[in-house]
This record gives sequence, C-alpha cells and structure tokens, in this order.
Amino acid sequence: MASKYQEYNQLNLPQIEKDILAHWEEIQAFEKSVSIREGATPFVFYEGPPSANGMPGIHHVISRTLKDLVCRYKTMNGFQVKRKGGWDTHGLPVELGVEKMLGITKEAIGKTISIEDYNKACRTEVLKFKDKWDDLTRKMGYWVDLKSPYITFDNNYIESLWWCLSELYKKNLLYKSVSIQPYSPAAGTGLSSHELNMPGCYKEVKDTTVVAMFKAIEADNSAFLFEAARKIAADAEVFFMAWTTTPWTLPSNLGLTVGANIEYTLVRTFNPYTHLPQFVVMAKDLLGKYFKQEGEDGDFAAYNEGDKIIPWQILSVFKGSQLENIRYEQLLPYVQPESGDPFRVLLGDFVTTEDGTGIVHTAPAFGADDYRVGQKYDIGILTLVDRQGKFLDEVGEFGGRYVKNYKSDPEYKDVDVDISVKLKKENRAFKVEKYEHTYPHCWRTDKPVLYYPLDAWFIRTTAAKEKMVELNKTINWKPATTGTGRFGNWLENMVDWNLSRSRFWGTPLPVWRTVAVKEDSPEGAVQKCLGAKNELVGALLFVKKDEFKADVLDADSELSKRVAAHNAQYAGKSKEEQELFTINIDKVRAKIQKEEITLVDVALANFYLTDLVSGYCVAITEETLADIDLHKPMVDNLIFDHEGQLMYREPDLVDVWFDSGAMPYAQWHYPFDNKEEFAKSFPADFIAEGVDQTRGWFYTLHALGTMLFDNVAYKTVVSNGLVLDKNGVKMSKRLGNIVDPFATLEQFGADATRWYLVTNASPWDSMKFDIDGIREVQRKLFSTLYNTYNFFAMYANLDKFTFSEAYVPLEERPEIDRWIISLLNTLVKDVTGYFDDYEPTQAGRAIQSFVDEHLSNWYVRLCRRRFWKGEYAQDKISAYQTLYECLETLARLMAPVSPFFADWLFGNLNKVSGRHAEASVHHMLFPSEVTTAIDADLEERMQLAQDISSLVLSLRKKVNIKVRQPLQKILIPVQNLHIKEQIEKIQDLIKSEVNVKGIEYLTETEGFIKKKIKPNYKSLGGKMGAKMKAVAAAISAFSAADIASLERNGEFILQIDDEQLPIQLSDVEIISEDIPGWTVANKGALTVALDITITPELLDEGNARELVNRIQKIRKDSDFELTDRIQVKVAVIESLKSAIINYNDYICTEILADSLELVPELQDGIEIEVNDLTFNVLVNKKS
RNA sequence: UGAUCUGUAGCUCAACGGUUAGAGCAACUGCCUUAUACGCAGCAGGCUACCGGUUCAAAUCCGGUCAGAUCAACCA
Repeated sequence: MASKYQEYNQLNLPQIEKDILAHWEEIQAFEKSVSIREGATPFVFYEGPPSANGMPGIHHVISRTLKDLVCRYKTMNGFQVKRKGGWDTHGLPVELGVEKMLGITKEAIGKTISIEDYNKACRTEVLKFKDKWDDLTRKMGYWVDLKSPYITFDNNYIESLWWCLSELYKKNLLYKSVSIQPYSPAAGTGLSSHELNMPGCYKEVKDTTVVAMFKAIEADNSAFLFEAARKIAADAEVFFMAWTTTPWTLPSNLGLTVGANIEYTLVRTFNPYTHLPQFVVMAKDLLGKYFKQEGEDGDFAAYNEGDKIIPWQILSVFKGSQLENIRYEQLLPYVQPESGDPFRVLLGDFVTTEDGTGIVHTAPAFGADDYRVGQKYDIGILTLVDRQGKFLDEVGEFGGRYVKNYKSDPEYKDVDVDISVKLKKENRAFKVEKYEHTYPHCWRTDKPVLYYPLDAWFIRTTAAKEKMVELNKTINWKPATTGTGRFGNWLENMVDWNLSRSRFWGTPLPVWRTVAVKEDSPEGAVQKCLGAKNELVGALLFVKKDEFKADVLDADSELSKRVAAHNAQYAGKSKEEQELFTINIDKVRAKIQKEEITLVDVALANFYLTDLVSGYCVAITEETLADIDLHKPMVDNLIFDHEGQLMYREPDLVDVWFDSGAMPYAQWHYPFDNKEEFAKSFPADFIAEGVDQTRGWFYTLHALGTMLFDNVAYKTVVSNGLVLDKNGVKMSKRLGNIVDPFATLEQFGADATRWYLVTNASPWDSMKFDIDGIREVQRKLFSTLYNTYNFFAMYANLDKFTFSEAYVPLEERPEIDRWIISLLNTLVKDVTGYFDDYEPTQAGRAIQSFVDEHLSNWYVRLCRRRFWKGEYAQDKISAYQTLYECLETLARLMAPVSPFFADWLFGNLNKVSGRHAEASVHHMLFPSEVTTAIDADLEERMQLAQDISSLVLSLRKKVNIKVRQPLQKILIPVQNLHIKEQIEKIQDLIKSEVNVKGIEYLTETEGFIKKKIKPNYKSLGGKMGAKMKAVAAAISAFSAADIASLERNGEFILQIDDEQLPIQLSDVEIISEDIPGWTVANKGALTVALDITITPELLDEGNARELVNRIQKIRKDSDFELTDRIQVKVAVIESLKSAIINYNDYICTEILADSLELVPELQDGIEIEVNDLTFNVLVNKKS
C-alpha cells in the first residue's frame, strides 16, 4: 500500500490511458471482470460483427462505446457479461474491394482468375485491417473477447448456417422461385439492391409513355358497362385505359389491375388521334388529366376532327371491385402464355390514383407487383424479351429489336415510339407523350435496368410475419420509435427474404438438385438441403489431382464403379438411347490425362460423364471430411448420386445478412457444439448498432430467432445515429471528411472522446462530430475532476489522511458535508436510473454537472480553508472523508463511460486507503444510493445559499464594491417561516461567501416592501379554463392592498364577469420587487437587499484583505512552500496604517508571517498596489 | 418515391402543454482564487425552419410544406 496519494503536475489523459492499459493487461482485468462473476446471472450481449476489410472510423467508436458501457455497467451490477467478438467476412463489399485490388470485374472470375484464387484473395483481404481494428478496440477501452471471436467464413460457422437453413427447409420456409429482379441486359447480370443504390443510379430520363386501350369483352360480368354504352351506339365498344412508361412491356401484357375501392367511370368521348367515338373506363379522380373541363357534357354531334375541345360525358360510376375478372382482348397478340388464364381485370392494393389512369397495365415478367398479382390470379407469364434485352423473334415486326439502346447504336430507333405509333394507328392509343421520371440504371454500363424474372431462393418470412410483429412488441427499443416506426413498418410490409446472391465469396446454399446448373424446367427434380457437414459423406468430389491432399480412395476404381452403375440403367434400352446416354470409360480416362476442366464446366455441358474431363473423382468419407472447405469452388465440385441421377449444388450463395443474423447459433457452432453455452446465451439481453442496421442485422436476427426458435433474438436494442462531420454531412472517403479515430484518441484520449460521444447528444440522434467538443469535455469534466483530486491529494498527504479513522457519522458532519453527500446520493440514484433505462447521455450529463457545479465550484471552493487550516481533528477528517467519498463514488459512477480515468482515480485513492480489495474499479459493484443520506431540505437550502450568493455578488458588481471589501449586512424578505429557517441554517456560509457580517430578515413586510404578483398558470389553468385570460389580467392588476389581503386570508375572491372566482395563495407567486432605499436584486421569488455603507472599520478590514491577497501572490511568485514562515516589512502609507495596525494578527495568520512591520521607507522589496495606492513590501523567508 | 428521425442563439445542446425559451462554447467588460483548474457577475446574441389547426395557453400536440440524414424500393 502506498503511503502517499500520487500527485501530478498536469493532466495527461493519453498517458493515463497508456498506464491503465498496461495495468489492465498485467492483472488481466477484462478476463477477471468476467471470471469473478462466474455463477452469477448472465447478462447476454451479442457483438454485431464488423467487417475488417475497411479501416475503422470514428463512427465505430460511438456504437462500441455504447456497447462497452452497458456491458461494464451490467458487470458492475453483479451480472456476468461475456462478450464474444466477431468478424463479418463475406459479402459484396469484400468482393468489390478484391476486384478493385486485382483490377478485374466480375466477368473475369472463373476465367482469367480461378474462383479458388479469387476466394483466397478475399479470405486474406477481408481481415486486412484486423490489426487496426484490434488496436482501436484496445485503445478505446472496448472490452470484448478478441481471442476467440467468431469468424463467418469459418467452416464451423458455415456448418451452423447450413443447419439453420436445413431447419427452415424442413419447415418448408426455404424455397426456390422466380422473382422479378433488377437486371442489366448490357452487363448480362442481375443487380443487387446495393448496386442499385450506388450514387447516380437513379437517373432522370424522358420516356415515351402511352395510354393504351384494352378492348373489353362483353359477358355477364361486363354487361353493365355495355348497357350504358349501347344506349348511345348500338355497336359501341368499351375500352379500359392503362398508362405505361415502358411500352415495350405491352406485348407481354396479361392483365389489368385496378383498386377495389377506387371509383371508376365509364366515359363517352372521342379518340383524339382517330377521332372515332369512344367509350372508355378509367379512375374518376384522374379524369382531369385527360379531359378538359370545358368539354364535359359537350355537344357530341357538333364535334369535328381537330377541335381543341373534345366533348366527354360520364355515363356511369362504379367501384373497381365491380370490374374484377372482366375479360379483354389481348392488345398485341403476338404470343400467348403457355399456362394460366390471362387477359382479365385484377384487383391489387398497390394501385393508386396519383398518376396514370387508375388502371395498371400488368406484365408479370417485368414488374414485381405485376408478378405477384399475376401469381394470385394465375394469369401466367410472358417473357418476350431475352437476356440481351431484345424482343424474341416471335414478336412480329419488333422481333429482334432491343427494347432500349443497349449497344449504344447511333442508328437505334426507339421501340417504345414505334409501338406507340402502331397503337395510335390501330385506334388503341388514347394519349402518347414524353414523360420525365427517375429510373434505375446499371452503375457499370450506365444503361437502364430491366426488371426481369430470375431464379432465386427465398425464405418465407411472410409466413412468420404475425409472429414477428407480435414478438417485436416485447422488444425494448431505444428509441422506442425505431421499433414501432421504422422497424414495425418494415415488418408490416415484409416480403419474402431473397437469399440468393450470384457471387463467389460467401456461404454456399446447401441445396443439391438433380438438375444441371443452367437447366430449365426443374419439374420433377429431386432436391435436398444439407444440415451438417457430415451429410456430405458419400458425395463425389471432382477435383484436379493436386487440389485434394487427403489420402483418398482409389479414385479411378470409384469412377469405374459409378460409370458401370450409370450404364446399367440403359441396359435394356434402344441402341440409339444407349449410344446417347451411356459412358465410355476409356474416353473419359483419356480426357482426364490431357485436360484440366472443373466439374462445373462438365455440369454446364449437360453433365454427361462422357464429357467429364477433370482430374479426380473421390467419394467423401468421414476421414476426408476434414479437408472439405465449405466454400466455392469445392462445394460446387461435390456431387451426389441419387439413384443414378446426379445431384448438383444450386449455384447461389446466401445473402451475408444471413451470416450475421444467424450469429446467435453459429458463434457457438450450435447445435454441433456448446449446446449449454447456447441455451444460456439466447436470447440476448442487449444489442446495439447503428440505425442503418434496422432492416439489416436487427431484422435478420429477429427473423431467424422467430422462425427457428419462436422467440425474440434480443430483448433490448439500442440503435445509435450516424456520426456526421461538423457541418452535418455524412463522413465519407470521397469527401475526405473522415475523422481518424486513432489521431483523436492519441490527442485527447479515449475517455474524453467516449464521454463526448455519449453526452453530446442522445445516441440515437445523429450527431455532428466536432473536435472542439472533446476539448471542452476534457477541460470541463476531466480537468476539473483531476484538479479536485490533486487538491485532495496535496492536503491529504500533508495531513497523512488515509481514511484510517472511523467513519464520521453523517449527523456529526457539518452542514456542507451532509449536503454534498446528499447530492452525491441523489446523483447515484439518478445515474442508476438512467443507465438502467439505457439513457447514458442523461447519466453522463448528470455526473458532469455534479462535478462541475457542485463538487468543484461549491463544495471544494467553500471548504478550502477546512483543508489547510486548523488541527487535524474531527471537522477536518470529516472534510477529507466527504471529499474522498465523493471522488471514489464518482470513479465508480463514471467507470462505464470513461473506464480509464475512473480506474486511475479509483486506483490512486485505493492504493493509499486500501478500502477495497479489488484491483480495478471495474471489478467493483456500482454504488447504490443511501436513501437516508438524501435530505431534500438540505439540498433546497443549499440552492438558496447559491442563489442568494449569486444575487449579492451581482449587487456588489452593480455598485462596484469588490468582494474582498467586507460589508455590514444583507436583508432578505421572507414569505414564510420555513424559508427563514432554511436560510438561517446556511447563513454562515452565505456570509463568508459574499463577505458580509450579517443577515437580517424581513417578516412583517406589509407596506414596507413593494410587491409584485404573478398568476401561477399551471395551477390556475386547470381551474379557470377559458376564463384564464381574464383571471390573469385581474391578478396582474392587483393593488398592494389586494396582495396583502390575499396573503392575510390565504384566499381572494376575484370578480370576473359577474362571477365570483376564489383563488388561493398557491395560485399566485408573490415577489418582493423592491425595498425602497435599498439596492435590491431578485431571482424568482427570492429577493435580496444589500447594505452598501462602508464604515472605517470595514474599510480597514477590506484593506487588510487586499494586502493579504497581494502578499500571497508574492509568496506564490517566490515559490515558497505552503508551510514556509515569512517576515514582512511594509513601507508605510497613511491611509493604510490603521488597517495594518488593527488587523495585524489577522494578516499574519493568513500569510503565515512571524512579523509584520511598518517601516517609513523601503528601498528594496516589491511594489504592490492596494486600492490605487502603490507602495513597497519586503517579504523574506524565515530561515 | 416512401417510411423513420432531426430542425431552438454564430456553434453544441436543454426546456412534465404553463411566468419573460435556457445552459455551455466563442466575443467583450469586470470580479474571485496559497487549485497551473475553474467559477461568478455583466454585456450581447432568438419570428423555436415555414404555413395552418387544436387549446385559456404551443418550441412542445395535430396536419401540411421545406431542408438535412438514414433505410427501403415495384412504381404504372
């Protein structure tokens, strides 16, 4: 144990942190903080895995601070908080980074670079900055287990993911389906939503749009339309009008969708192009877009071609629901769908009347909504555009033409225009015009994207929607609005989760099928979904000889065996069939000798083993399982033999969000290992990430938790906002406004940075990061507290205070000690409440204001003398104990947010006092409030003391009398006895603080003091309601007599509009505004008057104090020790003579002088100035 | 385009529907200090983004508009 408190010259947070870090490592502080809670209730935390392929930024510091402080707080509350770290290692950002590094594009992968080499590059690249991340983690004081993190590319991790997928598969929640996805014909590839959201992808374009006319077919359900029309023209035809911005999708039209509750009209008019009489159906709300007001009910007979005003007339109005299933003639009858019942009117909830006609042209192949509603009504599908983006040959005169100018052909003619012209000519277009809107473009080719039907695997999240919504209600969201708003909304509008990614570096989908990779028509395919690695046993692995290092079966004989079995199937078949399907093993062997082609190529080439030309074929056994890497390309080379049919893996990878969403299970390699560990750690008590994860990690965790375990995955989730630069702009490399976290930590230290990030704004508000804010925190909080500690250390060392004396009972301590202890306990209560509520911002701010306003600038300032004057007796010990307790408690309160400084402070104190056995504050328990120490009255009167002092100081300033000049008295009018008693208890304090001799109270104030009355709106408002204004006016108009009457009787009857309204004393606030003849100041209801008469005695005392002040400065400038005794000579000045004589003792005591002499003249010495008089003093240290 | 969040002093943030919207930072003027810290007092600085509504009373509640941010997207 140290005998002295360490004293410091200057606060150096970064240095403190380096020392503490070393200390933590030495005592294994983090590991210990977990192990000492062995057996305690666990508090489960999940670490959202960061991706280490980018440098960490300052925004990572905020969310990690949040996570860390909660975990530390919970540990200090007695929970055991394990924190397994993790790395997110798959996914597009990694791949794009590698592509960029290698200077290649997606197309090159598998061609100029093997998938294997490419994935090898990803594997190393993804952890490129792991060291940097680890370094940041350490330096910022984030306690997380970095030694055994989960890594998403790990085989075990992937195996758990496979298990999850197979569970979903078993529950029929995993399925393959066509989905309409963004597709770039120019690049020949589907696009991820990420790619579609790259800046500049949505471009403003001008497209030719057309309102096409679909001819209704007369039948029972459409009779009501025709009836109305037939009254006017016996041969009337009725048309549905539908608008499209993509006329090229019209040949693929199979339906028209209307809103069930939208009102539609049948309108009689003329076609503006052909001028033929017409009966058309469209939404009532949109009539104004197509018909001029003046034409309504116009004269049809008088209409001539080319007339500007076209007459029109509403024949009937009806709901969209009445149109359901009415049939119409195909608009452009080039091709019919193979199945389904097309060309009907459908109902869809996505229809609006914001633009178009309220009738939506529906081509299931080219729109997600269209597809969905098409499925519902089984209208089939027509995909008349190929993957290059051109019409199929069957599409008549348009066959073979590109629907957009994908080849940058200068001669390109817009198909949309030609289709529109054709429709115009055929009397099938009502309006053709250019329309400007935004449309997504391929970021690579800059060409417009098509929505196109592509195969994909889905998780049927919609099946679990109800449950997910229900479970979400039990989650504690911070802030709550994110849970109900952004997240709740997202759940309500959920669609099935598209898992498929056509990439290379990721978790492979563990589904094998008996159909070749690119083969269509999967009808009758056999498929299986693996749920464990060992289910691969028995699969055949095709590899090049040097790729598989295991000691394997005789591959050749295995191959022969398989080929023989295969051929046996065709034993009884025709010769042609045998020739076509059986395999010549010798040919295969020959090819094996020469070529190196992977199995994927074979599979693509129709998977006949005759074309099998790769090197080796082995069957996987238990022994060789260990050598299987669960990534591409190896998994693609694994093939199952299903009764002679081969099963190939579905080529897709799984969305990386699945990786992270399954981390509660996969981090433990569940269910293969750690079953108990998992049971104890699911669900999480707490997670925290940025709001941008709402529909990412938060969603995938929730979805999988619900679908796999019928449970939430987390109980509390804190979503923090973004960190913006000081101008409110998102930080990005492009703008160069990234704040380097290392430089910040180096310069200001982690604690100041953490504190700033936590207290500046609520974590969920996006915050503008300004380095000056950190500087301020450092100065205001840490410097202040540091100085308070240093002040304590300095005197405690002199007095050898080590907290060895018995604890002085609170009731025996002076008022001010009890006050700060009371406040301290209030603080403990508040801070605990805030932390429990996941409101660290409020907690930090409360601590900050305690340190700054109360501890340093009131308690210490007022108690200074107690520390350096007088005997080492109860009062002094009480002061030391009080201050010590404040500092120690603060260290514990601050520990979650500023772990370094807190431990430093705690350590410094504890090393001397040895009060606690713990080697770190982080092993301590969080302080709990001592309710009995809280004294509301005491806190109130200290507030009064502070207010009164502040008022007196402002009065002094007004009349220009320095505080050092003592004054006789102050005068305080008091409304009631309680206030008077309160002030009396703290009057000594006020007197010394504002340097006055006495306080007088005015209780009988009537007639003497000028008073002002104000209505208390809050208490009156409820009673008076609408009469409030009149009441307030009446009260403001009170005379002094009225006020006196109210004060005397406690009640007053107001006369308002012949109504008598009683008011109570509590309904108003009465302020003593002025005391005639005195200098007065007010704050709220408090009034203080100051006697500014300076008697000769007071003047002497003031001068004496001035002199003390000057000599103290000399002592300090001369570098005397605090305890050095001195001798002083002063050159006499007449007006100061009496002061020096009368206050000689006082001065000597204050300046530790053995003698203070007046001499006529001084040659040497220092010139000083007191109240505009200059003279010399000589100060000598007594040797 | 939509959903969500945010918009208060030059800057960062406060303000149970209730008196004249407050603090800190920064600038200026003083004061206090045997704590290299700080504080106190004064002086400035505001159409609480804008427009409406509810209410005796709105920065606060409700609509709408605008701006910024995030996420999402099938937008005819």
